[in-house]
Amino acid sequence: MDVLGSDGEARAAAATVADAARALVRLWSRSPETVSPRLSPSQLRALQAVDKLPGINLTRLAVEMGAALPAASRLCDRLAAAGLLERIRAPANRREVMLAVTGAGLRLLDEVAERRRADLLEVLETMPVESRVELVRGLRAFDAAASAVHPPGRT
Amino acid sequence: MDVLGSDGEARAAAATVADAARALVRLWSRSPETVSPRLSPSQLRALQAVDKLPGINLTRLAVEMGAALPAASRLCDRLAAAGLLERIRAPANRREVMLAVTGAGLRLLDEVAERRRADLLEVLETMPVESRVELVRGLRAFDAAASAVHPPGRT
DNA sequence: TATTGTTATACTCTATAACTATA
DNA sequence: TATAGTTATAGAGTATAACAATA
Repeated sequence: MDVLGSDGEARAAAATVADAARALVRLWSRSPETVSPRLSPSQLRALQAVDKLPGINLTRLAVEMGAALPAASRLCDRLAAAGLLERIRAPANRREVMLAVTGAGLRLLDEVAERRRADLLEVLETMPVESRVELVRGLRAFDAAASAVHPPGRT
Repeated sequence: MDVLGSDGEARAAAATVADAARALVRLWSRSPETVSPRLSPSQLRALQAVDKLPGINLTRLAVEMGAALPAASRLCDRLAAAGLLERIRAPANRREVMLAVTGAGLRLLDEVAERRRADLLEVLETMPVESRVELVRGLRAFDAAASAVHPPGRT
């Protein structure tokens, strides 16, 4: 029983979302590919993590990214070589490295965000207003619910 | 003028979606990480492409994936070694290879889909019904609009 | 000669293990 | 000795170029 009760409705929604979210996920993932210099998904995630947590050290960055420390170190090597990130020796503790996004890095992050908005707009502006409003409200509610189910900082 | 007209509304929606879609994209991307054997995103995309287009050859698969031919060949090496994919010499043209998902490959794809639905359900069932309905309708409309803007088969 | 794949080489991302420097 | 990073090594994903096989 309850195949079509309130639980059934949620299950049906999960199946539909699993199918219909494809286009949104694909568009989202491809937006960064068009900005220059082109960063790998990992490089972009690292840059965004440092932007979100300025002064973060390498160990913490690795945890944030769910990656091993050497991987984070190499990523930062390349981001620094590209002039997007700075490694600063922490004055208080000379073992540590403080990471910071450079001006060029910030500009690149802005470009990615702008590209993403533009790619979304291209699709959204062809939708009926009501659908657009439903999408916005639905995504906001999903975002809030996801934050409650998977508290951030856990990763 | 038109800063808050119909164009402005669409722009605001794009900015909101760019922000609020994050949780959905993250959940979507992480679902495959929990199935066994764990496939890389590329391996999974290749397997899904072959599943969608049975009998596809390597050149076509590479085009579908937006990848170079040798990359597709190596991916298939590993998927075949894992028993998820079969390379079949095409009888009509002995240069070509016909690709097919094995039973184990199909089971793995089913597991990924099921995992995704379960991960979505975990969040969706904590949402108010109205929000869930809005999300479903909004995503369906976005999917339809995206198909019109970026016709499939184009990549 | 044109098409279909594979192999060779090189670079990035990732992991584990070994190492250096600092505390 | 414990902690923060780096370097060493190895496997996978990607690209271009060189090669082999078939048409």
